[in-house]
Amino acid sequence: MTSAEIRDAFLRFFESKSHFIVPSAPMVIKNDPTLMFTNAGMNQFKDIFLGNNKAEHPRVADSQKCLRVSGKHNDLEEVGRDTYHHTMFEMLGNWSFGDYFKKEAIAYAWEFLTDVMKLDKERLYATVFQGDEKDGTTFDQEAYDFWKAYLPEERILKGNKKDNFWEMGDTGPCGPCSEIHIDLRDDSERAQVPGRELVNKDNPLVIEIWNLVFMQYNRIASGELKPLSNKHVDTGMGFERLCMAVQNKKSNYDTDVFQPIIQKIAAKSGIAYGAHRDSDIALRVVADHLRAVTFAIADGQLPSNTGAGYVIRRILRRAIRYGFTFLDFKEPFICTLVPDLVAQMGHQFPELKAQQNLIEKVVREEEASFLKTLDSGIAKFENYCAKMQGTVVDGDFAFELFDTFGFPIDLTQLIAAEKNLTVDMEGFQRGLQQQKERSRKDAAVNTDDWVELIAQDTPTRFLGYHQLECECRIVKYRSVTAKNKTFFQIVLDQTPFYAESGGQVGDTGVLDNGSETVSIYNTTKENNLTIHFANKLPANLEVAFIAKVDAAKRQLTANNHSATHLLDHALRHILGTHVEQKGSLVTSERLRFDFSHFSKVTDEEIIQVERMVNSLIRSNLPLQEHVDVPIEEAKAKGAIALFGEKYGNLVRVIQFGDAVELCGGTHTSATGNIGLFKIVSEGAIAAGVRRIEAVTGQAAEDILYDYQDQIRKGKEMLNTSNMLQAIQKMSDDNLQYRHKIEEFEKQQTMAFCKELANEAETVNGVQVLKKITTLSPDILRQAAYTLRGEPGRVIVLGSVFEGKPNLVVAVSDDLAGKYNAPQMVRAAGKHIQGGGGGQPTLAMAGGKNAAGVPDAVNEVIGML
RNA sequence: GGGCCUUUAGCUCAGCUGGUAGAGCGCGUCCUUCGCAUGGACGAGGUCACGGGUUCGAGUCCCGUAAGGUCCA
Repeated sequence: MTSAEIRDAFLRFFESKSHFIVPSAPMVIKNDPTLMFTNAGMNQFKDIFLGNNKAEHPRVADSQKCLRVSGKHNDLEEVGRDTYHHTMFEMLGNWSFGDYFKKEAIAYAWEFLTDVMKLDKERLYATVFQGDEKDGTTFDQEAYDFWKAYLPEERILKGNKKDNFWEMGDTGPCGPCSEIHIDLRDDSERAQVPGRELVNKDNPLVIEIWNLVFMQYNRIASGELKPLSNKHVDTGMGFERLCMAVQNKKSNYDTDVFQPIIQKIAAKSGIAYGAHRDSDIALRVVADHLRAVTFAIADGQLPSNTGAGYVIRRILRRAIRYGFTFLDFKEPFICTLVPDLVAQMGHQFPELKAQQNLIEKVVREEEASFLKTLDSGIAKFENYCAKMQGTVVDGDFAFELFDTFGFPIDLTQLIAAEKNLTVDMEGFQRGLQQQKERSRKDAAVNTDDWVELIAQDTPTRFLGYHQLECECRIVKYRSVTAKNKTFFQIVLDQTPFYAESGGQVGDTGVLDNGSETVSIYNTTKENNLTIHFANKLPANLEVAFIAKVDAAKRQLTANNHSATHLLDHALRHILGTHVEQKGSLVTSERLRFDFSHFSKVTDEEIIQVERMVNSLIRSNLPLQEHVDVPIEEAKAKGAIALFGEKYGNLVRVIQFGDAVELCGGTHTSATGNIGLFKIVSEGAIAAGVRRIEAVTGQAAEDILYDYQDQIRKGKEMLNTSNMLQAIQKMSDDNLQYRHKIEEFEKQQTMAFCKELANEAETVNGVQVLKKITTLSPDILRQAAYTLRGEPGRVIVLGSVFEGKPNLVVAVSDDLAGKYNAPQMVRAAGKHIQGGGGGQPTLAMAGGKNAAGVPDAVNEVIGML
């Protein structure tokens, strides 16, 4: 079976068991502070497990794209070194939400693996949870008994909390799990060591392929387990591993999921897969990371230097580094592999095809910039090596190279080894540890458990599309402490407050219970909960409140959101339909719109866009809001949807004339409310991505008045009607004058030198040139510098320039050993109440007492 | 969000503890050549990111801002 057939068979099997097949959710997660990427199939159902949301279907199955790069599940540095870890992978899963439980879950899994996939029953093992005293959990006898129907007892193993108790985080739903392992070793090896001794022992051929999780507890912040009212099944089967088992390979990387890509890379590098250990690792790393990065960018996550974007950048850079070191790619190459991956997986994941251009461009730019970083890092390292002593590279230096210049530590080690040097890794780790502690300390957030006032298992009802205040009650609240500040998060049964989403900022306003008013300073969404932020809690929590949104601010925000839609529409019209939204920020003050486009938007194009948007505004198009539209119907209407955004089956469509978008935000009733639209900046934020910032209404008018004012004042200052010409002339003149002054000063200096040379006197066998003038310090210095070219000379110059005293002492080279200019100038400096210094042969001083200049000059002469 | 680094000629960068702003490439003119490549000479080109401060004097030291880089969360 090919991998595509295997995936298809899985979905068809569960469809036949009354499961509803859902598409993969985006790999990049929004609205969940605890998670950056989808790291398990269950993520998109988290709200159901948490009880924030009800399940639409009691039985569901899917293939979910996942990314595991950090946290407890994976370490990026391990991927590629072995033959079975991945960053991005597909997770096949089936779910029961309060429907079937352990018995059916085990039966389905067994039937699929043995009947449909025809895997050898003799090679399968199951594990069940043995219980944990500390948690007060017991041996999972139920699961054990169900397994006995299919497997002999010697192939049912007991597992501890680490392997057989699944938790998605420090808190939240969890439960015992039962894993299915398969022994893929040769018969001879199996005869020597029984498979049961190798289960969960990191043997690359005795592996877990399916984890059946039985959610029955909720872990709260105190660590205590509470039973869930609804029991759920959550299963996950690594698609790539299943392919390995079915296709009878020794590694995931040998299946048809990876081999086409690996062969392509091998061909490009000229190094065959299997040739060397290091190059094999590199081939696996590149193949794996290519997938992760491509899917992430398709889902809208561009490489950047913070958060999720930084993770993507790190993955990509790791691939570049392995290619650079072990496959000898010194030029961008990963971008050239994108078309191959798209050809292979594009029909399964259409988002890849749609975003191919952007992905290639972004990856190429990232590669080029990192190769540059490597270059400069290597130069820095060479420089260090040239100066260093001994054979150990200082840990602090290695850390600086890594921390400040992004130079990978293992590359430092590698290059050091080539020079027979070692790196002080302890020192490096120390630096890293310190940095981690600093960051952790800063990011420490202490979140208390929710205090529940009303039991409610549906999401907060949002009324804010059509009303700005409503009566409500507090469902639950909790306190959060970060950076020594405590604030409160409040969940209401219903609310007019719009929670930050889709780029639109959260509403602000107040909660009022008649006797007291609490100000709400932000509203966000977390796992489908609408959370209101307040600095204090009302004294009386269990009464009815009036929730009131700041209406003026909301209106301005709505205007800007609608303007954003018009901008998007205009950009697609004027620049082309390749324009895709890559990010957006809508506040009451301005709007920001990021979109894919491959070159600078010219000034002319900006004006065209502004004109089009303003024309749409003047048309005063009324808001047409369509709710509960089936998504396919909305798309057929031409509504713009975002890649990397998860939509339900029924969507909300916002339409102003021909500008149609899927959108959950709040909008203005007619475009005329927006007023003037003005773009204030355009620029690049990443390869192939541009950012436009704009303002509307009064804010836009203010900008025009400001421009007008500047021009008026400029004309007044220049006393001209043609300001540009006047500025040009002024600038030209300025340059000319500067040159004339320079020329003049040069002449003055020469004349001054000549005069001085004629007035030379001899003191103690030394030719002394002294003079008190009103020349600038620069001319004095220039003259002294010129005059000290003749041997046997000491030059002492004083001046009062612009009211300030100056002193210059210079000594010709042959007298340098005898007289020290800075010493003399400092000694003389006391007469002018100043200090000075310089080089041994030429020193300067300045001061405050102009009357002391003659004394100062005499002081120097007295020292000869 | 927290550290660290960078910002100097069109480009790539140097500038040590404050004391005359530099190199290479590129550009212009001239010489060398039948012509080109090359070589040589001369030259143009700088608000040292921005704003404060310390100092007689700041590219250099201190504080802040901005942009970019980088690591950590």
